[in-house]
Amino acid sequence: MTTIYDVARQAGVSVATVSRVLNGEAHVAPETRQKVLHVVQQLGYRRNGLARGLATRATRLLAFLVPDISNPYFPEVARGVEDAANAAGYHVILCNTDDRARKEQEYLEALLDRRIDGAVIIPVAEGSRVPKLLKGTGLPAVLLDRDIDPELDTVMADNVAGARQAMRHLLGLGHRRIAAITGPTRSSTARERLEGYRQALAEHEIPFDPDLVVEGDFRRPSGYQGMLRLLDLPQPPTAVFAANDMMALGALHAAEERGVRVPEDLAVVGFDDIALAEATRPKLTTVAQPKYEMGRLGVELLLQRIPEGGRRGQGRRPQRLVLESRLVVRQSSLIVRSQLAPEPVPAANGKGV
Amino acid sequence: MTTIYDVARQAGVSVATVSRVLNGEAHVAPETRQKVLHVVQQLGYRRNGLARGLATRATRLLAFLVPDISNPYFPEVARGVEDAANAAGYHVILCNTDDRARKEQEYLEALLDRRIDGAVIIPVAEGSRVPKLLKGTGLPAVLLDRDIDPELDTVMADNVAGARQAMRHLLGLGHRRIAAITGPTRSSTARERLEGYRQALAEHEIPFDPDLVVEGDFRRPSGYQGMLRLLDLPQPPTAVFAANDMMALGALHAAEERGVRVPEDLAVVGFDDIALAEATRPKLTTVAQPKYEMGRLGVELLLQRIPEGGRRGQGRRPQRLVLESRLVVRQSSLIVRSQLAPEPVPAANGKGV
DNA sequence: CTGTTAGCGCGTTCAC
DNA sequence: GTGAACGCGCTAACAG
Repeated sequence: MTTIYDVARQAGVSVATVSRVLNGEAHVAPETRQKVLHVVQQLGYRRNGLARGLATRATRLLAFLVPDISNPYFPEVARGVEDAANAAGYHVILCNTDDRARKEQEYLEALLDRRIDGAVIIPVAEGSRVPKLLKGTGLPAVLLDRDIDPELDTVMADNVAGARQAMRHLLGLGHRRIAAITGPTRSSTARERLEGYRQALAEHEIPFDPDLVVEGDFRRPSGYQGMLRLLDLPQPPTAVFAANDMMALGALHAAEERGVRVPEDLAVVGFDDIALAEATRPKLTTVAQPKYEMGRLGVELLLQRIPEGGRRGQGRRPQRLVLESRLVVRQSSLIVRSQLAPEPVPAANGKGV
Repeated sequence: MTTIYDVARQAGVSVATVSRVLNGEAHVAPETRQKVLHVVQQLGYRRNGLARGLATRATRLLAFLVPDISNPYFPEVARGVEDAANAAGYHVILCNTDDRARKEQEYLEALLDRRIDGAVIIPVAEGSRVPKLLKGTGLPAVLLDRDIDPELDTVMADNVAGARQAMRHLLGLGHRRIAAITGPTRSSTARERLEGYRQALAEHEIPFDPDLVVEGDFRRPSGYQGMLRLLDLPQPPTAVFAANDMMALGALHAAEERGVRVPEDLAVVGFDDIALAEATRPKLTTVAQPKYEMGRLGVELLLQRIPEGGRRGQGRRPQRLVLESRLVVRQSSLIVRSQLAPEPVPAANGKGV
């Protein structure tokens, strides 16, 4: 492999000059510049990023830690991350943690060795050691989607408001017995969505009924099982709010199996708006999250913490971005003729409590 | 940041010894090892991957170039790539090319600067410069999914056999007027799937009818438009084979809109078996591709080309892996009672021509 | 079994 | 405007 020395010799200048030309610095005679560029071209020279990084103490490498890229919710976030990074001249390393704290930690340590410039992390749902591991290290990092540490920059969706919107929609349709299939209680996301559910009920002065709430694990089978349980109730719900789309799909499946018509006998609303939500029949009403934006903003925030030229915003206080989610009404909660429909399109915007 | 020198001094040994301990080499006195490890621990020392890479000429970094990670077909491939890489102690950089040769080239050049150890590439559909760019560079690379250069290692699905299976299934159901919605003709994938379509027709001595073939672009709207055209034919087809699931979804949509019942009036078969295929109603019959395996095997092949210890398989001839795809029969092509059904489950295995 | 030392390839003062 | 020389942190002979 040809080095900067080869170029310097061939061009009859010093390595310092070649370096200057390559980095587009001023104060280089135009002819010298041309000559160097010519030699670079003809030798097919490519500078060594490792050596560069070693000298500059910057790798222009970011990492994206995600539970599982093949989970339909994450690819769009990843795309947002990669686009923003690419636009700023960074590459991103993809890491699947499988929601296991152990794997998350191993990745983080290996990435530290690699001297990445920063990390965008969707922490594992339970027992993430990210905050502790980051402490001491100067590694800039931004958390996405899950609220686990007030000390760290975090970008998330407004889960409470989103759930409230979904519920207001169902309540507006005349439903009164509305069930919830929640995520695991240790998950901040799950808790927030359940909180939105409760708030909306409270607004309408409907008592919270524990029998109408079943806990799932964000995966499809748990939605299916949960829905079966709800349908077995002496007085089954007329609507169900699932804490994510996968569970809503499971609920749809359970209803289909039991001959319960959706939306006529049962309205179903999900959360996330993954691509699947539009492919089901009936199409799924759901709360759309700004997934791409979440990834993009995560990187924006991260870049602000990376020194580069003039360490601005270094010791800045931790930022917390809460992105608005919006309800997408589809067939699974369509207004049924036999019901009064005072609020076809949800007017409330869900701003403020 | 503490360096290997700090550790050496603190432990009262030389840097060489520390290096040996860190790299798990033999020939180090147990006590010395313990002492070094202890100091490493107490100083919180992490070795610098950049310096390491510079000295060893290896980064343990791979790249995965993919058209668009948010396209439902690719995340599973990515997962296969990342898992295999991780298991071997490599990290992988994610690059979205958007199917643009320009972006693909820019990434590849930047990655070359970074001295990655290898690349797994799904080349852009049209005019990829990957083969030319790789030439001269010693960069080990494996192509996935698209057959664009016989000189390079390639892993792909058996598109011809897959399409043939799908067609045999439809033919076995008694269909004779079977349409095809193909991908762009410049795409090797599209051409191969069309070839399978023709072969199956030939097997049954059914003449190829150009009117029954419309060209799409692998995206949903083109499947929708294509299906509308086919339904407008004086004598519409009774079945349609779409070259991928997204277009099959479009076809389903068109049928629904026209009041054509699936599968009663029209059988629909797709290709890929993305997650969406199971969420539609009716569920989509499709040819499943071993996506995860494709990614995993791509890395396996790649690692064989990376020197490491003892440059085995260096000058080896280019490998070509063709993975079997299998038909997944779902509702969109269910056997209709009113038809004779001589072959409920496709017995033919599609092996050999 | 352990230490010395010369690279690895580039950025960056500091003189000229 | 340009060059000489040192430092970045680590590995890999080569001695001992």
